Amino acid sequence: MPAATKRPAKAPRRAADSVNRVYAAIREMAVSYEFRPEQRINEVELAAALKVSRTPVREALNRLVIEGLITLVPNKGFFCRAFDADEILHLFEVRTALETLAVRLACRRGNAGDFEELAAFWSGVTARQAEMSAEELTSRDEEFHTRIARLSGNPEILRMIEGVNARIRFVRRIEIESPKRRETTFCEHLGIVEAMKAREDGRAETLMVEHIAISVADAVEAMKEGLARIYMRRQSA
Amino acid sequence: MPAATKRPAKAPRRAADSVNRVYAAIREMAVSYEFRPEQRINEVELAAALKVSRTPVREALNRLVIEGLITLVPNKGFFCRAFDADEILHLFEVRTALETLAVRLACRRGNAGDFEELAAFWSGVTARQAEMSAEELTSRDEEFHTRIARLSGNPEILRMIEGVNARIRFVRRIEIESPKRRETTFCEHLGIVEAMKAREDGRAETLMVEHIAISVADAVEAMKEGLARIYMRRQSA
DNA sequence: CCGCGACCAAGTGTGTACACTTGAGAATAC
DNA sequence: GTATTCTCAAGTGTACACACTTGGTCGCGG
Repeated sequence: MPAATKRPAKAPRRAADSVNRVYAAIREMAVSYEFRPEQRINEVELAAALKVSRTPVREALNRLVIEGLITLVPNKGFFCRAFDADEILHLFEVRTALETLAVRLACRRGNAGDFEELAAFWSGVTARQAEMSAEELTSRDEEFHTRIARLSGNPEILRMIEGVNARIRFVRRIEIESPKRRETTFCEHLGIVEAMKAREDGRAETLMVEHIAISVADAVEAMKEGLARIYMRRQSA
Repeated sequence: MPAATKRPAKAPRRAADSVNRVYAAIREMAVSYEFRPEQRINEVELAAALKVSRTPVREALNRLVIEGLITLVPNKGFFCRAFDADEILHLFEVRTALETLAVRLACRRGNAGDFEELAAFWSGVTARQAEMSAEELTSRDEEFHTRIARLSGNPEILRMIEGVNARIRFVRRIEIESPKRRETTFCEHLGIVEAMKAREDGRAETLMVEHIAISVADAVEAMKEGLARIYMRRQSA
């Protein structure tokens, strides 16, 4: 029976699982700095925009506070995280450690098929690179790394890497616009996969460290550009 | 003027910052498995026990979901995390990576005074060890590690280590009851501090890895004991 | 004895009401 | 002109109301 047993016509007044939808929506906004840094987030407006009441909005915002994407000042409200260069550099440090661990474990625990699949995935991305937006490429790049994290067999690593990625995505998204950076990314990923296939975990680690280090080097420039974009883009409604 | 301008006698009906209090309280319960694994958490009861309404309770629980201390099943409610041996082992893996990074950075960035202070702190703990409960010793042990994390100069590392520690505290608390384990902990911490003082970051890292590896070795036994305690302790009201 | 459906209690998910806080601007005193 | 206080609107923090979901129990029919 396809539901509709008691109230055939009447749409359910209680939306199913609003919090998760709202959480995902606000998270996306916070990740991409659709709120300006330090800007107060108006719960009423946000709730109206998402067509729910303040309750699920506040629950979602509370989650984001723990993730570090939003801050909460008692009696003042929720605020967009600051745009903090140090914080981003600190996150890159953490990311290096986590990705290093991930690739090492993946080397040891993955099977040959997993590595083939990873290689195939990245070849596919490389092949279609011309037609990909920076947006999409960022997403694929991130996926490459999360796939490795998944091969590590340790869900906690995956979870943490995803958390870090969300917070630095804005910067990486800008980085990857540079054609030079794009090129090196393709190469470096390929190298990492090769090392994994050969089960040379030490080499894979080293390559990963270098891969991220190069990224950090560009990050400062990307941050400048990022600030400009946040503050210079037209404020939509 | 000491407040009380408008409503002199009337106590404020709106408690200040309930969410944080409630969050801290529930977090403590979750960390120490005062809820049995997989047990449904009754919001109404919990709210009554904490003398607040369901609203701040739910906001706090939503935070804990993100921290991995609580799970949420839509339309069923919040549940205590499962007691999952794999998860704990995975957290130890992550912990190793984070603590290794922390100690390396601390070695490089801390100044001599910081290391002296750390050493003094740990000597103090060692001196008072006879009079310390396992509870308190766990807390000091954790503090030793978070102090190093703080010396790393990277607040994100600190944050993550604290998150991991909260989730494995229950097991480490049991581990540390063993007199043998206590002894080795004192020694190993001392060794780490010495390496830090000498600015030998490589050695400090190695010692840290070993320190945690030894801990993991005991963790499985501690988990068995932990399960027994959770399920055999008298359920208070 | 066993399925099957209606009913019911417990409890979650969300909307809403309202007290309180905060910050800004006006009015007043100096 | 400047500092201080008053007032008020905007908006948060929490309690509460109520519809809906879920899981169990009872009764009925096979």
